[in-house]
Amino acid sequence: MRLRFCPSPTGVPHVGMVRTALFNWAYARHTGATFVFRIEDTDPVRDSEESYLQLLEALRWLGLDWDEGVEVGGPYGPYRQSERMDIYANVALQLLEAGLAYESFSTPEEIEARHVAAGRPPKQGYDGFDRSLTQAQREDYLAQGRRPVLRVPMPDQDLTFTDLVRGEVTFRAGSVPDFAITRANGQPLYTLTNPVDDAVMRITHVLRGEDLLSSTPRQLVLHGALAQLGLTEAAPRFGHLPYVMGEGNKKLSKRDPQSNIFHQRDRGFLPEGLVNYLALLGWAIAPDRDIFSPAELVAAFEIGQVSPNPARFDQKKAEAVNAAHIRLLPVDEFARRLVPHLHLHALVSAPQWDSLSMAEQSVLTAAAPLVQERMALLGQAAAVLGFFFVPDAAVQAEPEALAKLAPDARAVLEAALVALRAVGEWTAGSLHEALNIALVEGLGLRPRDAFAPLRVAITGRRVSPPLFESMEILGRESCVERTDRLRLYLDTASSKRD
RNA sequence: GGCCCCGUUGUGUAGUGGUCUAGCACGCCGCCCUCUCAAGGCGGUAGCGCCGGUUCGAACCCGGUCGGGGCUACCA
Repeated sequence: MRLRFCPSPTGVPHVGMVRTALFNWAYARHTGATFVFRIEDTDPVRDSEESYLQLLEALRWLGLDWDEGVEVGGPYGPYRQSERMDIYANVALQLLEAGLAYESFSTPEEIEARHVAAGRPPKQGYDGFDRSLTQAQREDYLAQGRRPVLRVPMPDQDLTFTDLVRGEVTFRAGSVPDFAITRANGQPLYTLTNPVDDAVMRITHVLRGEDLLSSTPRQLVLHGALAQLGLTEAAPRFGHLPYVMGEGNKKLSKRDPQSNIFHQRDRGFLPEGLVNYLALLGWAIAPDRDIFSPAELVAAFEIGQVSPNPARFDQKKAEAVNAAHIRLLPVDEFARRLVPHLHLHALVSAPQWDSLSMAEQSVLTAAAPLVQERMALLGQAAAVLGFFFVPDAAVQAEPEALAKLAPDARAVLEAALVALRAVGEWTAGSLHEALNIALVEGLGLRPRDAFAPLRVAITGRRVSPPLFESMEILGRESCVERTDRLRLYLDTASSKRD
């Protein structure tokens, strides 16, 4: 078996495209098939090198490796269609000479005019007019300076094939017009290059988006023609994957930031988290389980199990799946993955764990377990852990946190300061105990009220990692300083009010 | 218009004639746990588009209907 993923390098990689790559990859790895990565860059107007590079980056980030194709080579290269133009030109010529394709001179206007003249609706597609041109007519057109496109004639019979995900699909005879395989300037079109490469690269199974379902009868016909030329033995089997939908009932738009794979990565998706979620769009590993690793996906993936109906991309569910994967990470690995996101906000000195200072490494090592089960996205690192890495003087209490402080907060901080200076062993346990005695018992406060001002002082927020553990990591000096600063701030704020 | 695809709670799915008074997950709501928030535990909310047929029996089979989507390029 040989599978392939063959995107066009246009725009930024999006989730629909990645889902297609993923299912091809999973199917190939599950069956032991060869997975080919080919680039269909036959449209110079839309294709870009930048987009090509992004495609590579996206697949590599997700861990979707390929056996043959761009970058890695293989026996059927080159794997960029822009480098295979002579192949297509040659096949086009063979098709023409064998009578399996014909020259078509009709302009869209002429086709439409003929439909109207015959009393048909104008937008019917090509009418087959040039199929039966005489030699004289052809020479006449050529003499006028017209250059033909090549078309492949569709047989006048129903076309049936068994779709890997949808079962038997039949297209009615006459419903698909003869289709162009080259431009008038001789350049090949997707309709030619895609089947030719699938044939010549010996692709046996094609998994692609549902939007290509209706082009399948044309490709079947072309594969038949290629077989007559001896270029292939049989058409591949096709499976059409359901759409990934966005809001409403529309395909997830490429312009929607949600669909941008790098946007999701930068928000803090783990590749395995995103892979897991995307696999859930149209497939299920088991009735009662939906968190799994890429390896488990590969072990279980069956194309026949894929659902034919469109799935909506649900950001909340995606993040919940990602959160589950974050929790599954060994804690030191979790800490490492946090680094780039912290660095992005200038909270640590380097984007890589290994380049961090000893102090940074030890704080992160201690803090990571505190937040691992509180994060759904790595991108939350700055907000959740920022206070560990910021100088005491730079801790800014959020306005909202300040506003919700009880009137006696100043007194609470005062009492806390005394306790913090006096506490013997600077550990979470002793801190909890000492502050409990000082604030809960001493001031008669409920625990939640007692610790809120302190939390704001230390972290700047009302919501934070566990307080006492965080204080242990920060150390006495920092905690005293931060507590004192908030106390002072409240002093001046209240004296201003007076 | 023509052709094609799709139709189970808000979302994704399980379900292939009886074990379905429809399972799981996310979401949402509540409770427990608790220094906050999570995580975890417990409970709740909500669904087979509709109409016929086949059958002792239908979410599952058939027909129709309605709804949604795609294609209909000298784009891919």
